[in-house]
Formats: sequence, structure tokens, C-alpha cells
Amino acid sequence: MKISELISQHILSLLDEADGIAEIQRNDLAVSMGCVPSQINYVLTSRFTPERGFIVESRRGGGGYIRITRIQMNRAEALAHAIRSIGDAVSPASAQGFLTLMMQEGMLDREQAALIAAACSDRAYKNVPQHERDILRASILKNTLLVLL
Amino acid sequence: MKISELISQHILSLLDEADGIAEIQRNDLAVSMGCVPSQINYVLTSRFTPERGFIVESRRGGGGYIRITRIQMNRAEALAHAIRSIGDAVSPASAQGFLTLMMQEGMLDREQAALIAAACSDRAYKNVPQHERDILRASILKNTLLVLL
DNA sequence: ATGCATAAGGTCAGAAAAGGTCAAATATCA
DNA sequence: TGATATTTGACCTTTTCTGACCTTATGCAT
Repeated sequence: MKISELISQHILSLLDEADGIAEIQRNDLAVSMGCVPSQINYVLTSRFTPERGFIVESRRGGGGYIRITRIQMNRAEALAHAIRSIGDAVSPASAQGFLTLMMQEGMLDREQAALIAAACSDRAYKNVPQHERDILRASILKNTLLVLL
Repeated sequence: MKISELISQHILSLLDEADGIAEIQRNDLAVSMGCVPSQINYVLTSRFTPERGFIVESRRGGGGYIRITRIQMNRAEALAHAIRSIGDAVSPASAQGFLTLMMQEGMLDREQAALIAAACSDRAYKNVPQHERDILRASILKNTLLVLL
């Protein structure tokens, strides 16, 4: 089996394990794969390209790393599915969890998630009766997400 | 974790605790972080730069110190001002006009404005009584804008 | 006032720790 | 066999960490 293939498999499985985000140390991986470090770059540039749905970021220097992110190709579809899955009432915690998940899945970026979270927060619902807040939250959650469709 | 990162985090949390002004003793911090003093300077010059919105002042000699100040960026200042200007109740039209204005002033981008507009729309407030909607809207408007600060 | 001792903080160069590039050598495949 | 893909290694760049040496301020003794 080609080493490139092994490296690629390995990264792919890391991505599967960790919600589409894998972080590696180039040298460590090279050692564990029994290849020279630059081979990692070869695999990344030949297979983990944006056209194939990946983003590769890195930092040099002490504590450096290479981060590979799988980008959600059918964002709109995933988003629509997510919206449909929202019930008629949503607790604060579940809204937060929902947004975090969507962020991890690449449907939202951090700021979008933070904005929506603020709009879903009980802090904003001071004068709304307790028993109606979860219903309002669900409604706002759906409405804001629809904008991103 | 990189020591630089730890130091940076620490200073940032000091800034958060104390209204954007942190005062440290270089040697003490170095000891508590387990690094040499000059590493503190490294972190300050590499991360707490004016471009990133910080001012660093210091004094040598007995009773010396290093003071890091987070400077109010223009956008944040404008944003804060805008938020303060929001009353306790906001009509749908005025929320929309407000967001459009903020967008024109460069405080928001189009998508942020659209997201917040959705969270402020009556469409999301179906089961909230008419007379309470403007109050809820004002609250949500403020809460979401605060995220961008 | 003067001159040291002490207590800070500042600078800079070099080592160390990552990751990046590129071209030559090899292997694979159509 | 010719084109394309893989492998390797020499050399480069960026970021972090360390230590030796420098400058400035304060306080105290004379």
C-alpha cells in the first residue's frame, strides 16, 4: 500500500472521530508513518484541497500544528434539515447545544452562532413569562437560521 | 500548551476582570508562569500590539510595573454608543431602520444585519402579545448587538 | 547633595521547535 | 514507453524560548 494512501486514511479517520476537525504535528505523524515530513505536505496538497472540501491551516514555530477541516459541502441542505428538526419549544441549554453542534458541523461560524445564541438567551426574555420562553426561543431560532439558508 | 499562549490568556483574563487595564510585575509573572522574564516581553510585543488594540506602558526601577490597556476600537465604541441609544421598546420599522443605518456605518455586515433582523421580526413573535413585542424586540436587539462588542 | 546598593524592566542575539518548498529520483499506470 | 504520481532529502522561514548584558528608578548612608 502506498504510504500516501495510509497517511490520507489516517487523517480521514481523525476527521471522522473529531467532528471534521483534525489537528496533527507534522513531524510526529511522519515518524509514526515512517516517512519523511515533507511527505505529509505532499498528501495534504494532493488530496486535502479546497476543491475536495478541505481547509488546511498551519502554524510554524514552537507549538506549531497543521489543522485539517472538512467543509460542509451542502450547507444549505444540512441547515434545512437542522431547522426542520427544531421542535415547537426549545430550552436554553438545548438551544446552546444545538448551535454548538451546528458550528462544529460547519453550518455556522463562531460569530453567527454567538449572535443567534444571544437572541435565544433568557437574558433577552426578561419580561416574557417563563412558560412561553421556550416557545419563543424555538421560533426565533428557526427564523434566524432561515436567514442563512 | 505553549507558554506564550498561557501568558497571553492570563493577561487577557486580567484585562477582562479589570475593565481593560491590567498591571503586572514582569518578574513575578515570569516566576508564576515558569519562564524567563524576557518571555513576557516577547508575548507583549508579539501579541499585545497597537494594531491588535493594546497599549503597553511600563516603568523600571523600584516599584516598576507593566501596564497593558485594551484600547477601545472605533467600531466597538460606535457599537456601544448605538446600543446605549436603544430605548426600552422598539417598533419593527425602527429596528429595521436602525440595523440598516448601522450597516451603512460599517458597524455590521449584511449577514449580521439580516440575522439580527430575523431575530427582531414580528414573524418570530407569533405567540407574544402585541403590546409586549416592542419591549422584547428592544431587549433582543441589545443582547445580540452586545455579542459584536 | 552624592554615590552606591537594590529593584525593577528592556534589548538582542542565538538556540530550538515547528512547519514549508522545491527539485531530483523512483515507482506506477495506461 | 511516456505521462503522471509518489518519495526523499537538502535547504528555508516562522515562531518560540532562553540567557547574558543593559538601563532606569528608588532609597539609604554619608
